[in-house]
Amino acid sequence: MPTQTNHFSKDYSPLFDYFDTFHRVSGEAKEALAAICSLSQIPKNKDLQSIGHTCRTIYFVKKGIARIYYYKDGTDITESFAFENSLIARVESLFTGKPSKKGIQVLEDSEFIGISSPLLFDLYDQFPDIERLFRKIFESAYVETVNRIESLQFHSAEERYHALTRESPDFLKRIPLKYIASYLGITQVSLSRIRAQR
Amino acid sequence: MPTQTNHFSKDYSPLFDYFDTFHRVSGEAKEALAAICSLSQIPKNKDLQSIGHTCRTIYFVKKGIARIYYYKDGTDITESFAFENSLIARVESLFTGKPSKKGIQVLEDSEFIGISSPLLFDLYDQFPDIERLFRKIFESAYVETVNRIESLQFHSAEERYHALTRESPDFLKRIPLKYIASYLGITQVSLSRIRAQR
DNA sequence: CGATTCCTTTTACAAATGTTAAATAATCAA
DNA sequence: TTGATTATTTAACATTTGTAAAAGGAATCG
Repeated sequence: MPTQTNHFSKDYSPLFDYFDTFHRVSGEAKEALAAICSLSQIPKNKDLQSIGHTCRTIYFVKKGIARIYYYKDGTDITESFAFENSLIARVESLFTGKPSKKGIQVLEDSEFIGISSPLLFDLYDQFPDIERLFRKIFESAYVETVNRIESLQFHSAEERYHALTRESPDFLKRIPLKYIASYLGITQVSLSRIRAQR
Repeated sequence: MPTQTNHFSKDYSPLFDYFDTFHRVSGEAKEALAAICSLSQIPKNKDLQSIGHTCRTIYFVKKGIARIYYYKDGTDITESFAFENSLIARVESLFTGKPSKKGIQVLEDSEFIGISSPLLFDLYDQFPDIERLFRKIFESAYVETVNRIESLQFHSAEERYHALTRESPDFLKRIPLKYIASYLGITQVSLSRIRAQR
């Protein structure tokens, strides 16, 4: 079994491949980034980050699925999901420094690459290219969020469900329906009805 | 009537005050920013940017109100509003370079400071502080958008209406209800019912 | 001022979604 | 495997929201 002797360990390569799709940074910058990353394995159903704590780590999903969730009047609501090769973070806490009302839970046995956000923000001063990389990453996430508003604001639950089956069939294969229902903004019962099409 | 003899004209000061709340940049950077700004006055009900065109200008509202809107099955939907001292742009076009399905319409006689986005993005290379300034601005807008999802995803129309009257009474004073209804994700009739509380 | 247009409310009815509870189905652990 | 737990569906009924049409108000313009 190979030991991790340097920051260019193969373990981080999916993350750096992901970075490259947004903005290429120097080898020196990559080394600096790798130095603030760490691996973690989380078993199914456990929390990766718990409700009430401030977000200080941005996670890259190497394997598995995670969801951001919170409670509204005692009901569990899923805000979003993250599959392999994407980032997940509670941005409303990450960017404000306030404790988050949301948690991150893992839906399958999963592996993450965690990026320390305070250390990342420090790197911005040293490496403008790293700042640019994450600017682009979050701009892209912002655009996705704006598009999601459109979906929630004026598509019916049925339209949202069918869009999901069409665009992200993986969701239905790997995520329990109870989580998908609240993600779509409806109850489990309502989702069952839509699935039974009538 | 004073002529505009330099880029530090008082006309742009609300914008630069706004910038300062996010990140302070050098005098040189401010000069560079001012050079890519321009003023425009738009009369009530006119479009500031029309549907189908790619977003190449970020607008700061100096005076008045604007809304981003689009048509869904022939129905006019308001995605968002911008009041004085805030920025407005169709980010899904701004950051992707694709034509926008949305337009920006002005709801009162209004004055804007337009910032050319291609020129702005060029300035990022020259002035990392300008890149940082806009990174922070859009991070903050991103957070607002995430919070809005929460509202649309699991608050009832009545809760959303009351949150609006509580947090943004200006909306009700200055914006026709027909626009507020679609912003809340409901019909005008439904909004009337909620207002009549029963 | 009057006429027109646009905005908002109201009414009646239809459709969608929520709530509660119970019945199945699937999963998990001993 | 069995039994227990969890997930999903179904049913019945309540509530919310949508649709279409009409009426009342407010604003605008000649």
